[in-house]
Amino acid sequence: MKLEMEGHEKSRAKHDRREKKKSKHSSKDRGKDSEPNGKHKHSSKKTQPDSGECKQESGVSSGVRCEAGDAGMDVDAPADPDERSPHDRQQKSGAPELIPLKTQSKSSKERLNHKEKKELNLKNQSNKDSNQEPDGPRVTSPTKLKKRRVKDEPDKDEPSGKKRKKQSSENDKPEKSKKIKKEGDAGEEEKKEKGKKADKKDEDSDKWKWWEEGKSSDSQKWSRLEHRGPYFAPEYEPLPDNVPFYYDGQPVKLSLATEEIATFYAKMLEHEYTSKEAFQNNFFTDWREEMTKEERKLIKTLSKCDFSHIHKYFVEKSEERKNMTKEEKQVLKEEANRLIEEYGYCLLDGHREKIGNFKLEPPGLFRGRGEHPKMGKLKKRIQPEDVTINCSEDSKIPEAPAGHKWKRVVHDNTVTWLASWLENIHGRLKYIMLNPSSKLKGEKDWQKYETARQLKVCVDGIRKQYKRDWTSREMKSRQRGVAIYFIDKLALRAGNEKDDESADTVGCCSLRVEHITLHRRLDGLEHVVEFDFLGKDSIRYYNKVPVEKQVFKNLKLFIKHKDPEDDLFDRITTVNLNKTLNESMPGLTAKVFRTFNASTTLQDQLNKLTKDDMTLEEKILSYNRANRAVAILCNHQRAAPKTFEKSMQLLQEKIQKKKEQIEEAKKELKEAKRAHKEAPSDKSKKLLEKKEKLVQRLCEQLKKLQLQETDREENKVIALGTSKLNYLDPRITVAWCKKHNVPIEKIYNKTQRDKFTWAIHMTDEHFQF
DNA sequence: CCTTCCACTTAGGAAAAAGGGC
DNA sequence: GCCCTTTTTCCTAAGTGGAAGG
Repeated sequence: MKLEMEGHEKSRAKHDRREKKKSKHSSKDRGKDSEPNGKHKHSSKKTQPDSGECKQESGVSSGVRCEAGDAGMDVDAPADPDERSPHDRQQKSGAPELIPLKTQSKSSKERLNHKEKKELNLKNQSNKDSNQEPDGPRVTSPTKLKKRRVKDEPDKDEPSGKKRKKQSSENDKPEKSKKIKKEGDAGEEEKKEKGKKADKKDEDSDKWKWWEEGKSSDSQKWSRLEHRGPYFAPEYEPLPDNVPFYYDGQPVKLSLATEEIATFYAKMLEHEYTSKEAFQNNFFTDWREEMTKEERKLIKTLSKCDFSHIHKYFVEKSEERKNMTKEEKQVLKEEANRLIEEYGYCLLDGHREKIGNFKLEPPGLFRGRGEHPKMGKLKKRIQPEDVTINCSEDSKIPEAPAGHKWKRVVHDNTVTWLASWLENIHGRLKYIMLNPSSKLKGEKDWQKYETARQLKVCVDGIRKQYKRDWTSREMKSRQRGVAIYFIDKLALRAGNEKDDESADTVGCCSLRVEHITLHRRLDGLEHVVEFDFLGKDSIRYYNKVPVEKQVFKNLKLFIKHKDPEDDLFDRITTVNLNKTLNESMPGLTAKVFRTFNASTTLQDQLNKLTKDDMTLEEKILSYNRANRAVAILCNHQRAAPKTFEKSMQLLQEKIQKKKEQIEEAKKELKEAKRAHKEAPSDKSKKLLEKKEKLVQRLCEQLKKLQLQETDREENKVIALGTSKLNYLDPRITVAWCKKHNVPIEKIYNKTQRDKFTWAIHMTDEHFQF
């Protein structure tokens, strides 16, 4: 059949590329394997039978795992290839037309000049977002208009009067939020803050409420940018003479550079990965490269190197640091604060904005995650001569450290970074950028959620489309249809192609045949696909999913005549997958599904789990459970805390004790009741009431503890932070908090509140994702 | 088209700080 | 106040996806 042949040919092609890689497939275990709860060793097919067990160990059982996009999915939707027609594209014409967010090029000729920018801001001044009719941070830039395709209706971009009105009223309305902010937040924390940073005035009036201004241009990120440049890592402090390095039993005095690298290794001695062959080899090779000729001549084998004294020295040093007096610690802290004051902020368009990572990464040994082929390589010290500075021409240009020069100083306002350098491990650029609380990051974040909300509007059509593709005559379309289905249903990542120089991890498009097992029937379910692969950060994804019959059939077809190392989706790449998605909805890419499904899941779960008569603690548990459902969907895992069992046991003991107390109190209560009945008096009545209250209080305490226990148990290997920070539209949370009278501080900590200030300010309880 | 480069978001673990029981 | 646990912050690796280059 044509269909199969096509697929197979291409599969070969991709396979050839892969051949080079093959050799390393033999062992891909996670670093933590040796721990009792470590994730299981993953490799090609052979090891798969035992993976079921490990799944349970890792705590993410398929039973718990959520699937997004399940609602309304009809199994085995009839799909006639001939019925595919252009109208598929148009079916979502009911949805609002979108600005082609991502079609814009940001080449220099398209940059806006200042004048244009000003006009833009004026024009958009009142074009704020609204909860009911949200369109997020929109762009109405002249460049956009030029670029817009014919099918876009110009009118849609204009700020509509309707919207404007609604917004202003909404921004006035949430009195409650203002109150909470004043009483809770401003009351305690900001006072503390003010104490520390004496020169900082009223935080509230000081803060830049950029979300109340019109959205600025996409291509031009700033008009003016000034900063102090990066902060360089402190210079190397040589070891004292009484800390020797031994080679082959003989003390050897190393040159400064060689010694520094030796200390990197010595500091890591306790870590399991220094025992890995790749780590040792990479380290030793790179180390020798930095040695003097004499040293290189002498030091030929790592196993003859004795770093133990150096190691001990650093252990002692850190011990010393721990035992410092309060005063000493205070001095250090003030020093750090001064540093932040000086280097930690920049001036962006007249506003002081926090920088995310103003400290340059110090030199050290690279440790990738998972089985990284480059683990142990030397990460070199960054010199000013490596650093490119980006700031505005009219700003005070940061000075390079004495005796040094910057690599370059540029004035590129189409990018958001303040400084960049080439990192030597992969030869890729790294950047100094702003903190998530900044306008630049916040606006982008807001826009991300708006794109996801647009997907909500047209997701039905897209789902219909990919189901139709399952029966397409073209292999490519079928593969794409199934791939998008996985991305939608399972929240898989796109899966760009990777080079051999990194750990072997995959996403949807890079899945290989060996990563799935098809079960015609499994545990009473039909058409089950068993996934087992390492995803980003070498986190294992293990899941058994029943799928539609047609998907199952297709998968069978895709793996036919392929080797385990061949790509499952050999006819597609993330590039053409995203291209297709973009045609369905401007701005749509694979990752939008993760955001969309995560946020949708949160909202649904919150609606389902929250009851009005719940106590505050119960509500918080509900929130955490909703959050957890998302984390499970997105496979956000963490290593079980080292002290998990112990702390769990402690908690259980506490609960037991509480129960005993309750028994005791109940006995006393009974006694009091009897006493009161026999000889009623004011005194006996009071005692009775007192005992009643005691029992009640204890019961409440018990419940609280039990809630805590549940929460902790369920959270053993689940990381909630990642989804909270990156996938869940903060407005859902803010609205929920307002609706159910939960102080936002109970859900978001300081950092999170800073990042989501925009959402906290603009959202009322009626917000719907 | 494919490859490479670039800019930016997303990620888990380690270190530091805060909280809470004694 | 001290010590241990828990939470927060810091750190930087590892993804995504657009655009340039060949």
